[in-house]
Amino acid sequence: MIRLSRKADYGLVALKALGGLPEGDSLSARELAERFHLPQDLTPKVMAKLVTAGMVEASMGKMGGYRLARDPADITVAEVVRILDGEQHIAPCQQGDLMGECSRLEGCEIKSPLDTLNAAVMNVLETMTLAQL
Amino acid sequence: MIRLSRKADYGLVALKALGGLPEGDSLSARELAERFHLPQDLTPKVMAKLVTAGMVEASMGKMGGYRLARDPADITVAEVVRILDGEQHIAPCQQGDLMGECSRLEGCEIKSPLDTLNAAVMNVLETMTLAQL
DNA sequence: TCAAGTCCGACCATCCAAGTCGCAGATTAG
DNA sequence: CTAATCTGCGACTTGGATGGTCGGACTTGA
Repeated sequence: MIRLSRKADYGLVALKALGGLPEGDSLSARELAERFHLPQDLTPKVMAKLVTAGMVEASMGKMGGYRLARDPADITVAEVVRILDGEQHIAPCQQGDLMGECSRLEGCEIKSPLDTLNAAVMNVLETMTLAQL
Repeated sequence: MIRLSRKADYGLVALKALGGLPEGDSLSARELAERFHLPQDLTPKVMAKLVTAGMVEASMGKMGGYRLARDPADITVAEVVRILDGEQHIAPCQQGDLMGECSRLEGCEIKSPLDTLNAAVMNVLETMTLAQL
């Protein structure tokens, strides 16, 4: 099943905060953690992933901090989840290159319904943007 | 965020299998595990939870096994998730009895959007029944 | 220049779910 | 009655996620 971890929560909270900032302003990891009760030492790590993904820009030095690099209306929840929780392998059967063999196993026939469920959940996450939160 | 564990997967697969059974038939934990590649020793535990929840009936002894106790069209995915993954505390702020104080914290104001997201996901799970899988 | 404040990366500790093992209780086949 | 087979229940091990610590690099302001 799709795995939605806590890091996704932190990331969404932080992104939402950055999205509500005036143009040019930025927030440091410490400020984000204090204001929104995120784990002090985990916040920089979450932000770092968002930076390397190109969703957030970071400026170093005193007066440094993070600011959103893209339009909040263009950022989907699914994208954030993918960045922070890793790629969601919806069909674990397809590990390796033996897809043909896999499809004949009895187990996979009953697992396809789970894919339907996953698709439905992912559809919600794909549809919802940061601006809509 | 909502936590969807692997046990929910196993439970749904097993329930789906039981739902497709002729009236009066049953499947043992070993059979379920072998046919659908579920962990051998974990399957009885998952089923036990479903039994105590009244969703599945178990008969002991030789020739024993599990059979569905309710109509598949009346079992929602959300209910299965609640049974196997525990109650989803959508608002972790409400721990303790100081709800009034909590609502004044700055962090909770930004967390309410996450509730919207949770509600959207839960809505999908509430809507989808076992029969629809 | 210097000091303060920030991001960045690697490493270690802790916690919890996943999975395993073993034994007791219950029921049926022979 | 006996043996086989199943569920039921607890304790144990393990692996991944979570959270914390430390040192290094960079930028700003005095």
